[in-house]
Amino acid sequence: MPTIDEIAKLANVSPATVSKVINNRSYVRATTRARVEQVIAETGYVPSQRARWLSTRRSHILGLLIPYRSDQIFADPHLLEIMRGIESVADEHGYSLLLSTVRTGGEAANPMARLLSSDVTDGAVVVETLDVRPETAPAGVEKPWAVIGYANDCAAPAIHADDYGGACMVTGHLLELGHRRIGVISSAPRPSALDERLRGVRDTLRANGLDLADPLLGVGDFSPESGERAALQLLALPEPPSAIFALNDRMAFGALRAAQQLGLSIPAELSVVGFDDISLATLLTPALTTVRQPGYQLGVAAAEAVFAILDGAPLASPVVIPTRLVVRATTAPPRKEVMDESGTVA
Amino acid sequence: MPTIDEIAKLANVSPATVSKVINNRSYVRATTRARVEQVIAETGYVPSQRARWLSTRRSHILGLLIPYRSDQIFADPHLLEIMRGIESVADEHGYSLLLSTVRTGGEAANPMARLLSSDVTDGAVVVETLDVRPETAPAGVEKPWAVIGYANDCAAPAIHADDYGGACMVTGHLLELGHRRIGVISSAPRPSALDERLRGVRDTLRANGLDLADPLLGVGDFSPESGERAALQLLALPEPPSAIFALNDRMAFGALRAAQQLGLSIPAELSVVGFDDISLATLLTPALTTVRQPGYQLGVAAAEAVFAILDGAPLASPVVIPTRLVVRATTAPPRKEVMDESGTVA
DNA sequence: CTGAAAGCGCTTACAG
DNA sequence: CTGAAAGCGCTTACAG
Repeated sequence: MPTIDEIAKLANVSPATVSKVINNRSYVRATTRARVEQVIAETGYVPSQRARWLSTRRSHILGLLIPYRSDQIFADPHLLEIMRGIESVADEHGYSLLLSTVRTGGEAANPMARLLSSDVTDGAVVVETLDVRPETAPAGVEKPWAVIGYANDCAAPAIHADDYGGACMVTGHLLELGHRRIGVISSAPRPSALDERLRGVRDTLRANGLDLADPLLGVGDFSPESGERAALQLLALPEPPSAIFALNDRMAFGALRAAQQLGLSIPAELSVVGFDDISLATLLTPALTTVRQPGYQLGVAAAEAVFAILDGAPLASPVVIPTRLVVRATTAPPRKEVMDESGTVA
Repeated sequence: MPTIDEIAKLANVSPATVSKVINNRSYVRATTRARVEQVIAETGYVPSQRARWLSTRRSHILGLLIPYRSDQIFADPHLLEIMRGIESVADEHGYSLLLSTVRTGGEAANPMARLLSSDVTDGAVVVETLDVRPETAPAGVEKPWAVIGYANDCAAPAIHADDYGGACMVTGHLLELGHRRIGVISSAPRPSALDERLRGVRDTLRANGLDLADPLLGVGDFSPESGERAALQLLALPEPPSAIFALNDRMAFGALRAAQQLGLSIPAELSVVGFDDISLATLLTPALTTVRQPGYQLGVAAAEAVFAILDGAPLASPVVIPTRLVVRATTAPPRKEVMDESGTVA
């Protein structure tokens, strides 16, 4: 690959002029431009990005910190939706995406700090999790960045879905159907989003004079298998729940399997609700009632926040993306006996 | 962020010495090293990757050309498996992944050429599709790259699954069960992988004295919806097939839905087979019989091929990753009447 | 063990 | 409209 100097020599101009031609900067005489362009075409010259970055300070690369190990990333459709949103905005701006995952070896210590202090990317989006706390970002970050998730004491804008509201809607929906014993499958420890969802459940129950009894709070790890285990435990309770709200869709699928194993028909004998509305939710039979959490929009909003700062016009933070209850085929009123019983309880 | 010169000044040494400390190169007196390291720690200095790349010529970035629009990428679990494999090997080597997608605006002309001639990445993996033909790669590519898919007249190593063998196994399995009218859902136009699968079907049928009649060759576009439509057409035939082989899992899901719509019980009244074995395949009820195409291993092999060239020890090409028939719950012998009928036919 | 100098391949004011 | 010169922030032989 020739360099700009060689092109200059071949075209009988200075490197500065070649640079002007390449970048359409300032005036260049038409004939000169033509000559340079010809040489470029003939040689197949492509300017070195690396050299360019050093002088312009723009790499046109957006960093994305995915604080999961790769086998988790690609298994989580919701995360993929987020990536899709980010990718789409980055693409519009002519940016490429650089994936940073948590390194297995070496200084896994603080991948966020590494991403934010490296000069490879012009900006970054960080997905908040238990392991990656936006609050721990180094002080003098020089590039724009945004957080997908909850970031309280943090200079970067935060974008998250209305987890609290979504959970309130689910709980309200189940109460309205007549459910009084509602099981919940959460995780431990809980990332902020699940905290919010659980808070939504508790507040809504309380507002209706009910409470989330400890045994009704199951624990999983986001995977379908863990949801299945947790659901089996809940359903083995002396007084099993008539409805299970799994705090993500994949665990809800597990709950569905558990019910199938026990021969419980859905939704007649057990209602199940998820959270996320991943595309799989509609493919299953029966189709899952869940909360639509628009991952795509989260990604879009986060990327836009970064570009807004880059353009000197920061947006207001936090951005809360609304969620929406999608009632499909896994929720129904509880069986008669349960209704009667709960009638007395309530 | 300070530069290497400032660090040098503060530590009372030359920039060259700071560089040696940073890179553990050649000998530096212990006390000098300590002094420099202290200054680095105090200032929080992080060397500029951009500058480094320009002198070392290694960016530690691996390019990945995904020739789909972003909404397709993230909807295809098989592609995600591939990415996961690539990511994992890249990670081992301390490399990050740069995603190149087909740009919507601008010079969508030849994203492959752009990726291969840019100096941003040290190497690249290209996913072959109808739109991205490895054969059209520019002549003097200076960086190592590998193709996932079929690449005939091409310098780069190619890695693909044994599509042909997988399809042969499926067809053999269905024939063994007693099926004689087998419908196939393909796409048009067909990428190389589907060509191979279809060839496998045809060869196996022929070896058994049968043929794939034109009306039995349905056409979809990889999506579940298209699979559903194609299956409905096949099943509306005067002599409908007793088994449908969808050339990817997502279309197989569509076929399953079509059967459900028509009230056909699976597998008693219709056998369905897919290809890919995406994780969803086991979650559905009944679980899908399909061909395991190890996307993860494809990604691993492709990334390893790139690093092998980078290390000066190219691997043999093409690499064919074996496929495996996974018989689950969507295949069974055809209904009696059909068997009898076919008995006469065969 | 340490440093001065040249170089990586561009861009950017500044003259002309 | 065009070019000489300096600079982006490192690394790499080469002296010492």
